[in-house]
Amino acid sequence: MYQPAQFFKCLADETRLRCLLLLQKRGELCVCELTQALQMSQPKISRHLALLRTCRLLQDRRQGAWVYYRLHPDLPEWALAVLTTAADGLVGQPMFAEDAARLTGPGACPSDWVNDKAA
Amino acid sequence: MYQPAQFFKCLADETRLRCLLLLQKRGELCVCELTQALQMSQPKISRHLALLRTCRLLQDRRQGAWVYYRLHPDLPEWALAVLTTAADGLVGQPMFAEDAARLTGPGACPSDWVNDKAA
DNA sequence: ATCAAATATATGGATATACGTATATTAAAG
DNA sequence: CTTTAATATACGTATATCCATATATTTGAT
Repeated sequence: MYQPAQFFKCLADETRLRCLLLLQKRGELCVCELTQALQMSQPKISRHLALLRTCRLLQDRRQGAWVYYRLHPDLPEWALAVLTTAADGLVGQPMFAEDAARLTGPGACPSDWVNDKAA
Repeated sequence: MYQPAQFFKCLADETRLRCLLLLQKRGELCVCELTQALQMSQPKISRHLALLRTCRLLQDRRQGAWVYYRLHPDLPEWALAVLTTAADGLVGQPMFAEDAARLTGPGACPSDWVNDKAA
């Protein structure tokens, strides 16, 4: 996404913003982890992630049945800077803190199961 | 404006974004200066400024017939940080550089006239 | 009181967004 | 090849957004 206003339009929806901030902090998450963290329906999450992928804010990677999303490695520098600033500035706000908490909580999907097996 | 997504919605329109970035860099501008810098109709600029005022991103100050806008002094820290990061990161892009250039160019409204008189 | 400049608002219509529900796709397992 | 889990898309609808044009409003000057 090369038009700045278009970039901000991607952040202008609460669902997408929460996904992006989680991904900025956590690096990579699959759809079901985001669904659990935000407590929203799978189609809703998926639709917004698809939008972010189309706009080149996110990159996806399929691994078996799971699809992992991360910030797109080719994000323009200014866009990454804005995302980082936003994530740092908003990390204390209850809504985002709670999203992050639900991620580390029990049963938050495949990446946890791997840890369970390893433990 | 306290909802982060709502804040980004304010930046998600090219007209508003260009106004905000100019104001971040220049501190205070009147409507006719912005109209000239962005080369857009007065009602269009005014409508977007009103929106930004309603959302508490901007504060206005009337001085005679002119109304000056600036970033709202009570902006949350994270919001100001995002605006600053965006302005710094985008200042090199042609669109914003050209807006700034038209501002310092000839005949850009009252604040220039004051300078003319002083010179 | 009238005029002109600066700014604001109203109106109507075109377009875009977001959502819930239902359904399709893909991949691993049996 | 059927089943199940994870993810994606389609569809219809409600709502929001943006714009251009026309018209108000406010202010300072004559």
